Amino acid sequence: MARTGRPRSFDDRQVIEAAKEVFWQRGYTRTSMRELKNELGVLPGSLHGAFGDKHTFFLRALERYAEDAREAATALRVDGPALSRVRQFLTEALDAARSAPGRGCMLGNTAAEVLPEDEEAGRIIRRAFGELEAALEEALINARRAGEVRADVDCGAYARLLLALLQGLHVIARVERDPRRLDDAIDAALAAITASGADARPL
Amino acid sequence: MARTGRPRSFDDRQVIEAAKEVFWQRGYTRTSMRELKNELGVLPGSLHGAFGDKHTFFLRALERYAEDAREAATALRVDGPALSRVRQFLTEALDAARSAPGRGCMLGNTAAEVLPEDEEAGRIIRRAFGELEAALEEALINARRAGEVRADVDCGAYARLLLALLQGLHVIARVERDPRRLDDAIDAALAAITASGADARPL
DNA sequence: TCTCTTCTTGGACGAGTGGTCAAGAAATGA
DNA sequence: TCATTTCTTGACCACTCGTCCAAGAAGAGA
Repeated sequence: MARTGRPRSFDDRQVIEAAKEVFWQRGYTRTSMRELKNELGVLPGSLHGAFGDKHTFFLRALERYAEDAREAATALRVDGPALSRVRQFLTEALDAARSAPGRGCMLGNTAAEVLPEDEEAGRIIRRAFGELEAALEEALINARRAGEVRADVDCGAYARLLLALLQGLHVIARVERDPRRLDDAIDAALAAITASGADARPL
Repeated sequence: MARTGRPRSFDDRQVIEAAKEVFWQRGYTRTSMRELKNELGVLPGSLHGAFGDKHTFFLRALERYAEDAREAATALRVDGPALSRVRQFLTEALDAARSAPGRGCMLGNTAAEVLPEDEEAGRIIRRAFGELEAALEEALINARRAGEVRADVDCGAYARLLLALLQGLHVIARVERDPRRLDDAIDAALAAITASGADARPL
């Protein structure tokens, strides 16, 4: 069957990308379809025709965000001093949230807003968190093997700690006026497991 | 002027307490006045007469939650081995959230939901976070003085880390199926600063 | 050019929202 | 007992929400 009929007047990927930004900033419940219409320049009828209802549309945007996070985590896997990769990953993740007021992490925001009712969103978030945790653990293990991290550190538990720390910093960033205090917390987390003798970051 | 007229048919404190539970569980936006009416047994007219509009009512409930958190933090100030007090505080705070599905910390939930738009809520949250951080820092300093914590630990930065960790654990708890993994993260955070030779908790 | 198919447009719908208000009920003080 | 004051009751208002749909527009194929 040949595809025929009037073509889409917009690019699906661009629309999802724009919707991601709006949902990221305002959350699921507080974002109305009318708001999306204005921001995206697509009328509600077309939006429903192309992406289904609000919830499925939101899941697409959330999935897109999760892919971004997954991609950012690949930076943990490159060669080089593993501990500074971890620091850089955490700092950059925080900066992404600080680039606009009140965004935080869309995964954490969504978890706080709609879980545990929304099981589909839960699956996306659980998977993304799991991958981030695994990437962090792998980096920590490499760092320990290289002597950057003390030998007695439980890398699995500490990776979970770092993921939770990142999520918590996103929350605290909403009320914290001095951004440097957040970086200090990251430094403290890494300093606490740095092997004595390894190149510690100057305070 | 003597107070006269028909008396309240409900106790203000009890209503605020019940409203705190509902807002804690469901958040600000997703909780409707009708839901509160059903849950609290107070009709909308009376609710407005007694507490004003939804937003001021919510702030009362949030303030109430902040007082609870403040009270819980006083447990950090009692005498005894400071580090185990910290561990107990973090664990109990997490348990309070795990006692019901999808509650988390009302301060963090609210921060993620309505900040930075809602400045009044922001003030309440900022103050509560500040007090928790200060109480944690004080406990860490005591622990360091007692030799439980390594001398090179920056207690201020690490207190911030622990507060962020707690907030992050609340977020992650919404998707984590094995609760013990969260306790492991707390253990890892404290093990990382425990002075060698001090009584470390068995793994 | 004409038909077929798909997308766009924008108004409309029912449900649910926060908030209001007039009437009735219950207490006080004289 | 009665006037006064305050609280309760539940219907009601204007508004916003997500969603739907009939009519028109725009491309592809014959």
